[in-house]
Amino acid sequence: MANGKISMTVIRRLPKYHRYLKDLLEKGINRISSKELSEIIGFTASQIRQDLNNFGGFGQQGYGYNVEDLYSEIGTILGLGKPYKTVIIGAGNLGQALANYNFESHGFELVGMYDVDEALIGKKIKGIEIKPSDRLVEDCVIHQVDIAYLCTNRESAQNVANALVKCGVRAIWNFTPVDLKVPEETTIVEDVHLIDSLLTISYFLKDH
Amino acid sequence: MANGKISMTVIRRLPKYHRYLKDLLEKGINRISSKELSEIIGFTASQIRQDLNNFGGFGQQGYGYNVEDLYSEIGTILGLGKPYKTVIIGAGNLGQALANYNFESHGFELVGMYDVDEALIGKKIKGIEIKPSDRLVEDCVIHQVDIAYLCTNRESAQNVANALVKCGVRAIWNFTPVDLKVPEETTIVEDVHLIDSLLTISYFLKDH
DNA sequence: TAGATTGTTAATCGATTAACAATC
DNA sequence: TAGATTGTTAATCGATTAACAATC
Repeated sequence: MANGKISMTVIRRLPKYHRYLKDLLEKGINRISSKELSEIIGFTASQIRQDLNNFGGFGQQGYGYNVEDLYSEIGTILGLGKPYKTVIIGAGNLGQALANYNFESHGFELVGMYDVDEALIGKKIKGIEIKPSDRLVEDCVIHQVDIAYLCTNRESAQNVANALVKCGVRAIWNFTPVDLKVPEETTIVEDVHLIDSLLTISYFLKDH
Repeated sequence: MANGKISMTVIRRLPKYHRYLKDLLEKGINRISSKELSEIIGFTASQIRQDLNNFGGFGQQGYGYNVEDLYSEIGTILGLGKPYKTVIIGAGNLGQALANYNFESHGFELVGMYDVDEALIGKKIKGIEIKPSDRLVEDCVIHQVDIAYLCTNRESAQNVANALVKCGVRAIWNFTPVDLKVPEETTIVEDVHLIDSLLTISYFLKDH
């Protein structure tokens, strides 16, 4: 698996390969050519072969790819199987929704939920008790948290991010509408800017 | 505003321009050059000028751009100000979270929420009563719904999408992990594939 | 007017597609 | 073996960056 500098466009396609290969596996299909995969996933066969060859020669001439092997390889490339510890900051509807997603099945273990709202503190979601936000830093250090799901309001976002950086959390999944400033050597930010996504819809709808 | 075939990469940057210009406006800054904007938004000055010139000459040589005008122009390009009618399908935590977002302020009016869960039906969120899913099609036709926020489970996603297409809903904001098949002439799909986003984080974390 | 900064063309860079020799 | 399909190189396409004349 020759790493190096894989381009972001390739990396963002990997989860889609992973999803489709899982579907194929569940359907009992154990062999697929880049051409066949192309027809169901919507990338060109050429692109599929190029993408996969960034990581190694997973196929076999004249045969194609073994679905189970490829699924497993891409899982490894994506770092699945590794256990990650996660926390949710901001335990409103969105935070609770994320807690209820089945991310554990992919190796993302939820170890804490935090909020400033007294009305939420003490409530249990999936066995995790919502704690006051001033417990966040301490807990992140103790549990060695890897990923924080940031679901606070706009105003708190950057301050919480600063605290997360300080206590060694390596990634922030950012659901706030703020572009966080963090040191890129230590911390990854993955944005889910819902409003940007919705405005893109608006753009395409506007002239009928 | 010379439309035509603006590339997707440009379109996806527009909401970010819109956000930053709003910030500038609120800070009372009423003039900005592409170079200054470049420093705060993180695109190159050249790219900013190229992007904006897809839609018209909004600047002035020797001066730069008027923040208020540019903000307003980009809002128009994004189709803001126009009223859109929206529904939420799947009124669990995520659906409720979306209902509580302040999308109305951007012109997205919520007119209905639907679920199959008897325990949720009748509950009111922001004045909207959750109704049984079999009322969806009828309501979409009556209200002429523009956008559906799809928050069902994986299994129902494609069936609901088919129904939405049939009753004239023009866009689906897709929060399910399914790649929906819809006729591209009539219906836009905007995906928010949370698991893909999380796996991207995992990719970058995997080798420390 | 002189200085600043756009709008726009040209150059570069990167990503996708096409082609085909290698080989299972 | 003959047929199929990969891995990989070359060609194309599109997006970003650089440069600069136009002009406020």
